[in-house]
Amino acid sequence: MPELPEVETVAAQLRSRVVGRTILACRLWTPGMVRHPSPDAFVLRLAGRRIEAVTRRGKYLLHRLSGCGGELLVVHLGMTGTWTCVPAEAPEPGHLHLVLELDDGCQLRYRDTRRFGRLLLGAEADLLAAGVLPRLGPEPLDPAFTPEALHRLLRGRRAPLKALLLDQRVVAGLGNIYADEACFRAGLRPDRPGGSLSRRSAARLHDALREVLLEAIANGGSSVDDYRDARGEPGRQQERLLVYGRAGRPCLRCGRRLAVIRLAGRSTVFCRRCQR
DNA sequence: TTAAATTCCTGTAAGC
DNA sequence: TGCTTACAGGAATTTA
Repeated sequence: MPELPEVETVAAQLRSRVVGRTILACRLWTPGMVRHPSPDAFVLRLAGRRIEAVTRRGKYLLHRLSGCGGELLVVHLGMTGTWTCVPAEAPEPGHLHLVLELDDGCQLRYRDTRRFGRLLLGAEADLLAAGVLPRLGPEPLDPAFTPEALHRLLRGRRAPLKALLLDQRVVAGLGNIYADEACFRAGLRPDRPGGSLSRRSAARLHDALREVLLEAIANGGSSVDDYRDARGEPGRQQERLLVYGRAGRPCLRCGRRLAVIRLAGRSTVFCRRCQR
């Protein structure tokens, strides 16, 4: 599923392919995917706009559009969403919800089997005010995200560490894969209270988070479900995951069977020996 | 205020 | 073989 590294990969690829392109037409098959504004307004307002920039915030893809004071087309991929740029003549896959026709003969296509994704259009302030774009926590790769900052975010919290890492208001961009991977690399049990981390442990977690995210970006993200990048290609980081998806198999560090528990409604894999 | 549970959705895999 | 059921999970919503 797309988390920060996967969304970063898509944003970087789209930047070189769609910035400067104008949207000629817009076809929307599934109105329910559009959370703001109304589906009709969404379709009408996209046609004729030029894409000025493509960026990422947390797991959100942001496309800054010409006119109307820098409105954003916002795409969240949910679990199974893909946002690809392909030639218009490429065969159309199933579960296609939105197609934007560009002025160079290519199409931006939103496909999503489980429909957990969402599409938004509007000025950032309006999306925040409407409550359709949440107020996100810090970017874990931002220089301002220091070990001390992470320690402050966790201090006093009694929820399990993993639950806090998954909370986008605490830190933006983490999902089930990289939360588990970071806890393992930091040697920290995901079910211990977030507030129980010492300054030193928080620093280990901070370094593990940055390390695993940067490594995943370098490898084009993880394709464990049906994640594909903007070209339709899978990532390579899934081959390097140490705990996610490996429940019951031996720990790659000590050989003990990896445990699986449920935290914050998600299956959580960790090593009872290596993580304390 | 915080934490936990519930809901949405459909392909896949396990079980009978 | 074919059917039913459980499961996967991001985030909004509801409940405690």
